[in-house]
Amino acid sequence: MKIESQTPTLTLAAASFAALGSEQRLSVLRCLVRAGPDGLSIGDLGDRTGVTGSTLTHHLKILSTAGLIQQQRAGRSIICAAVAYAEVEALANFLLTECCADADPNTEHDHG
Amino acid sequence: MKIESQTPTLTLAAASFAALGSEQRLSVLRCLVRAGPDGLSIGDLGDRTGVTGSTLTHHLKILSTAGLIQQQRAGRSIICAAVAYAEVEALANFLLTECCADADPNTEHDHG
DNA sequence: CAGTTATTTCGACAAATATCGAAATGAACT
DNA sequence: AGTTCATTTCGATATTTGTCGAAATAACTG
Repeated sequence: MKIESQTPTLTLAAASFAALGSEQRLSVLRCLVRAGPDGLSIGDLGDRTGVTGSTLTHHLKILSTAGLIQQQRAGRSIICAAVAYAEVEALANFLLTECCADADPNTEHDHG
Repeated sequence: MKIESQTPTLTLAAASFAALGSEQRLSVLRCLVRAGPDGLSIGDLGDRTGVTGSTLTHHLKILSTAGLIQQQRAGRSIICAAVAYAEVEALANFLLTECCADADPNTEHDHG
């Protein structure tokens, strides 16, 4: 049984952090960050990381959902590019700022 | 079967991000960040988050291992305090800097 | 339309993680 | 030493995640 989430923000942040919390995904992301704005195709990514296609799809979806990468079709390939810079700064800010807001953790009555 | 990790840094970073990648842990961390340097006992944390003792111990261990919190005994309680500020900045830097280093992803011969 | 290449979906399964309650441990107080 | 309070360990179980290969889909090429 899943417990209801307290705040949407917290849920999103957790998902983003979780997306980064895998060595394979981090490795993929590194390739993309290094590749710069031109990005890499999924096939290339597979070659560099040694990860199978289907597994790669899986990880890429997670990174994409977290807003850490973007994908777009180019011919029969799909090109992935990192957008992690802004994202990670936002996540850091989340912890540093949002967490420090002077709200009372007890009074968490879903003020959405 | 576990694949050998490429770089120790990547492994550590992934573990740290993974530690943040849980709504419950993020919630706990938020309490601690808000509580400031004085921190909170594990019991208090349980009251505020509604998480059972044993589960809390589990999460706290993960946060602690990741260097996001510190624990120390005070009487019969254990006081936890966040040290996330520096940690998160370091993690952000990791992605922004380390990942952008001009190394060739294929030539992963453990440089440092 | 048939063929080729790139990616995704679909099961299936292994491994890791989350969760709980009960019992065990550790620390303080009497 | 015995009692009480705070935390941890243990064992059990449910859920999630990671992984793969094979088949399905999508996009170009002729």
